[in-house]
Amino acid sequence: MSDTIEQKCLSKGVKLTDQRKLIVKVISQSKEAYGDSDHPDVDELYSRVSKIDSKISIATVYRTVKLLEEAGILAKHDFKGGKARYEAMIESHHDHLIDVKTGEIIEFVDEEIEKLQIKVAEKYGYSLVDHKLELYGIKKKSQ
Amino acid sequence: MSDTIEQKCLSKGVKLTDQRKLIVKVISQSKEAYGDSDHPDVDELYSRVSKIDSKISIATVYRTVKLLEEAGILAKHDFKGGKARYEAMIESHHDHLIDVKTGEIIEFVDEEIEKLQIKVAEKYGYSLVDHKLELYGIKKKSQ
DNA sequence: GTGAATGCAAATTCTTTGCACGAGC
DNA sequence: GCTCGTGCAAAGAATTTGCATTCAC
Repeated sequence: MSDTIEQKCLSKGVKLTDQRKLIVKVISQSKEAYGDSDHPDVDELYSRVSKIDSKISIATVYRTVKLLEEAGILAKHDFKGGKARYEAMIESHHDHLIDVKTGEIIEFVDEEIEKLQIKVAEKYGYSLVDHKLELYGIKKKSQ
Repeated sequence: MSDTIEQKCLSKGVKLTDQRKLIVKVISQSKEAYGDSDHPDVDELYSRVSKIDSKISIATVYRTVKLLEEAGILAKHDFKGGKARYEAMIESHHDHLIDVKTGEIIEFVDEEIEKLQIKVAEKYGYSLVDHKLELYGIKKKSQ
């Protein structure tokens, strides 16, 4: 039911070169290999793909993530910290809860918030095409 | 009831030099002069203050907005587009609805969403310390 | 072959910093 | 005189780009 990134590229006419395949592979494995909290930046992606193909250039990584983002295949996040971070777009949209102390990222979905967002946009005469919700929190002592 | 930025600086021990006063003044007038949609980036602030004092340095603008942000006096936003943008912190928190075509920014508050955010954080064992909600929309044809 | 993708390094853009000078107490 | 802020220019970090080469069809 859920297309792989490779399949999405094909269906959107994004040509898959060897380098792109590798980058796509690394991104696809991101959560499995590093957990849901994994939202690598370009440097991190570059270092992961470099381990497999050391000849790949960081310019290619930049170009590829940009391409994939524009094709709607990757989501780009500008969390606090300056560098853009990426993750595969998946059907089920989710938002992020970020631990301000550890940097850990928890993904969540809240249907009610989603609905309210649409309502707010409509209230101002807009159709919602995208949104970004980030919660920053501190872990409570377990009680 | 609502302190001016200058007052906040005094109460937080931020020394106000002539340059800082000028920057603060320009930020304070931002919404009045340019509308609620005004969220200037450093370049824009620099160009506004330069018109009044052409000797001011952009480094000072960068240093000042950083200082004020750390003092909790300014809010820094990383909207899409790469450059950080600023606005005065006001008591009443608000979020942003951004017109993806025109770049216009509408500020809104939705108490229900605010409450749900806290609930979500709590659900995962966190206290919410900050959040960011941006809606991106397209204006509907008036009906 | 031709057009697109890559690698490399240089260029850009945004932001920070080192340092000498200047302002205020 | 000391401390802190400022201006300037240089340094940094993140990202993009020009160009010659390479790759895929």
